[in-house]
Amino acid sequence: MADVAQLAGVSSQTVSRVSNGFPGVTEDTRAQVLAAMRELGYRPNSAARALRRGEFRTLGVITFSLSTMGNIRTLEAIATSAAEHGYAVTLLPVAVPTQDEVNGAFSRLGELAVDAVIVIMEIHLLDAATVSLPPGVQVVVADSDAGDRYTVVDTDQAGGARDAVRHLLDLGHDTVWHLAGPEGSFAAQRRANAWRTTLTGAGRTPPPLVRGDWSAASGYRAGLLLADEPECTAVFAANDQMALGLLRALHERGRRVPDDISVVGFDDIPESASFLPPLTTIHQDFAEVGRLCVEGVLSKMRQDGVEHGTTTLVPTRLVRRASTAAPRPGR
Amino acid sequence: MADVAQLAGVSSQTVSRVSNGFPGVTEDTRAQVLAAMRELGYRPNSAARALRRGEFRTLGVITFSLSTMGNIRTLEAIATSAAEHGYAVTLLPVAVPTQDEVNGAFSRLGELAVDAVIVIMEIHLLDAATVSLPPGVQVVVADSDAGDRYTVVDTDQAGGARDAVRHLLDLGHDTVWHLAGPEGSFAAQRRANAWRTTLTGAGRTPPPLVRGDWSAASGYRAGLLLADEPECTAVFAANDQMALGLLRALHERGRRVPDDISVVGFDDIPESASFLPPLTTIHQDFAEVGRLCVEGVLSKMRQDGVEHGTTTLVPTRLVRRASTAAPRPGR
DNA sequence: CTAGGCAATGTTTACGTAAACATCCACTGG
DNA sequence: CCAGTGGATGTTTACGTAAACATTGCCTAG
Repeated sequence: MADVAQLAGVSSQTVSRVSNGFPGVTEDTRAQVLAAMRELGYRPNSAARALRRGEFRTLGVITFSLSTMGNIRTLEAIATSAAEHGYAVTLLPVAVPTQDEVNGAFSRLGELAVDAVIVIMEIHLLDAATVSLPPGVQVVVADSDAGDRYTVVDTDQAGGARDAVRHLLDLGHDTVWHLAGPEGSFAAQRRANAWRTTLTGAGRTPPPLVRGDWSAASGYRAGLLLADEPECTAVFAANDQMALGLLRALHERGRRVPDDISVVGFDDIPESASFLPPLTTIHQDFAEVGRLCVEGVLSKMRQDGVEHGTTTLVPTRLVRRASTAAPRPGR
Repeated sequence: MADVAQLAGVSSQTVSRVSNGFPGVTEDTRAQVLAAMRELGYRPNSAARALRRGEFRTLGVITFSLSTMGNIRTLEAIATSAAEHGYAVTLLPVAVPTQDEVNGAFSRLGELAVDAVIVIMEIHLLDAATVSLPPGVQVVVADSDAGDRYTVVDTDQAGGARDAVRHLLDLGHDTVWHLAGPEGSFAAQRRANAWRTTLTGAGRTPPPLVRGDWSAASGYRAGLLLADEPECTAVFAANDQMALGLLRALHERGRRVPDDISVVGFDDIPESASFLPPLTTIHQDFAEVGRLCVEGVLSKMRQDGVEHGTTTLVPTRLVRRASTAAPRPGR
């Protein structure tokens, strides 16, 4: 910076003003400084800048692996949205979702150059962890059910599940079976709860719940069971991958979709439009979730307010494809 | 830090030594300092540290959206591997893969707190861009064909494609059709080239090449064409998504897989084991690619050497599933 | 014509850390 | 008993930036 100042014949402070786009610099001076910057290939040193300003213009994102498409899309939206606000995004992968690992990530975070944190993770892993965060670092949680301890942004899981079940009931099915996600997952839990209450709310009896682990393989195993249930004409799978495995099992067992059984998924992954048959599913707006995470955390930073427990739900949308139809009147 | 020093009754330099695990501090003193740190909730300021040390312990990753599973898995491996080396990872999303956008990302990078850069991107977008990088910032490129200008780590695309084609020939197919990725992609290009040379090398005539855009929808369209080719008994799709669309089209047209037509994919995405039928495909080791990217860039930083053009290929593995079989003798 | 005001620019300083150098002290060997 | 040695700790300084304050000089109103 001193070199630039000397070359341009001004003080370093003027260089700083130009570099930060501050007013109070003549057009001529500004041009001269810019020319000197270019000539010397000057780049502001972000470490010094951060030290002086007391902020890094960086958000940390903690996520338990990038295994699910939803987390990835959310992450991408976070990165894009952060960039629009002039913030960079630093990734903190957590290899295994154990309390120890999460604690480790948080303590690494403490030494990291980060102004705020977005956590994409089930909340129960978080509870004991936040204590080790430096004071003043705000946290927003996605993909979780945080109650009043954190600010949360998430897809409206319950609303989506309700729409899925209603869609099948509207088509004329007596009841809807549910292929749920793993017990430990709040998303799975909320989808299952909404499935149950929607059914009972409509005066139907919920069939026994079938459980998978989000993977297509588990959906396949579940499908082999469901294929043998003669009463089953409609299934709501808690995600598209399990729906994929389900479709394969039903096909192998000679149960036609949607003629014999209708299937609805959740997520609307890009591939689901090409399943056999194309999958009716609940579309999640991950981009919006990511955007709201960033805006939420930035606004928390600005206000410095400590309002806890705001929860923002992002609505879903039912995408109708060929995997659902009215039950055959014959049966 | 000064507070900690005072509380522990030592100088700030001793605190620094403890904080960095340097030798030359008595066990007693160290314990006292650590106690003071805990009591005051001291965290080293990473901005000041970076300023003083001249390094950020951070790697930048530039990638054109996280749209493909491969990029995502590579990114994840990079983040994990970087963490093991004590480095953080900062994400630089590029919204649209235009020269302007890439240039923008690189110039933002210039002001970013980053010691080195890993680029997950087709190389041709890179050519004009690197000039704006600060000197001394090393670059490693993944998912690309960079010749001698950059250090490259990538999957052995050609080897994988060769294995796919040979597998089909070994099963007894006369020739193999190819559903290629978009023209702009080097990965697609290399897979297509290897397909062609493997066929001609085995004395077969390559059928006309069919082109998709990586998406399942494009695979579906291509499948509708291929279903009408009576000569076609084996298809090598350049990725699993297109193979998925292909399977749907063939199924709709009544061509059975693998009885009438064998299909091989590329990538081995998690879902491919649950396709109808489960897909034979080429498994890519993205984790290894990511790991090698990190190691490569770190070793380049250490040596400060300017050896250009090292290319490391990560081998693939053929995963045999139900979508391939010998051609029916009848026909 | 001059005081006052304001815009443009310069000077000083502090941010938190760690390298380089300085100091202190206990112990060893002659 | 003393010089020498080396380990433990303290002191000084610089990293690059930007806020706060200081200075300059020009313009305008009275």
